[in-house]
Amino acid sequence: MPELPEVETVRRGLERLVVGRRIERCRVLTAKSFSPGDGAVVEGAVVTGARRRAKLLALDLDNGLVLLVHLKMTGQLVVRGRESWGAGHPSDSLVDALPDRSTRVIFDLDDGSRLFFNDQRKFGWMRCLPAADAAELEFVKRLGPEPLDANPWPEFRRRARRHERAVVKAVILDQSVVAGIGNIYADEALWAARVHPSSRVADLSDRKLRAILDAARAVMEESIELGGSTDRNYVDAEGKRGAYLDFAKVFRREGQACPRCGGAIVKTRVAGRGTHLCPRCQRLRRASGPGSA
DNA sequence: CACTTGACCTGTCCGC
DNA sequence: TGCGGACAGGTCAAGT
Repeated sequence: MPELPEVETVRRGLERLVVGRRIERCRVLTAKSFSPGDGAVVEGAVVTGARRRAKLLALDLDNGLVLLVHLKMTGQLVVRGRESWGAGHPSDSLVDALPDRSTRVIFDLDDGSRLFFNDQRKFGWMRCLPAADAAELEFVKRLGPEPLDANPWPEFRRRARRHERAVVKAVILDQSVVAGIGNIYADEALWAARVHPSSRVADLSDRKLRAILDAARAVMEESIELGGSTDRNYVDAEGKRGAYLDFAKVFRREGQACPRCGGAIVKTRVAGRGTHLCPRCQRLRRASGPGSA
């Protein structure tokens, strides 16, 4: 669901629709979705920037605070203009009238629009804290390199090589190894690099590791151009779905033909996650012991 | 310490 | 039709 391309798409929408706006009112409907418990800390503040690090969004405020947002699995940030919250929602929006039963926080902005934080499963969170403290959060400090930055390879290699015995899919999903990859793009990148998700890092050459990183960059760049992936819940800041899954090669395509070799795509379980691959072009090779299918 | 599994939640889908 | 259970996936906590 929201992985790097989806979060980046939301960020761009917020930059356009929310940056420059003053927050007049902030209502917290679900206490665990927002800390501190009272939305008053952001009232009166102007949003000065919308940034992203990994899957984490940051809205900079002019009162010295920053509002961090993690959408986790089902979080949405949707902006509605004065004319379209309530019943008359835009026809191209996947989201009906707001607020709805999964709305957790509502921000009233000074142009009459509203920003809704929706989150069906309540895994996501908003956290308001001094800007200087945000960079010191343990989760933030441990994050690996941004895959779309200029040269993430040396740092990615160094960090991935700390986990020689782990399966490669678990390693590229580890945000402290490389930031922003989730289940969809992990499967797509491993397919593009022709690497079996259950391969041990120790059995992969640097060349293969680099192919995985390059593939992850390529699929995520393509996805951003298409507005991200919508499986069920993800929408951008205007409530619209993303088109990337229409172009995905393996994700949610079990039983279909591999576009590269024609073999059947299978769904299995790797590192505790649903995993899609083509067993014919992503063969599992072990440096020691007999190979197996 | 490296690595894997379970918990957090809610809605949906599948089989009986 | 109703109901139990598996499943979805990001991250942290607890387990091996």
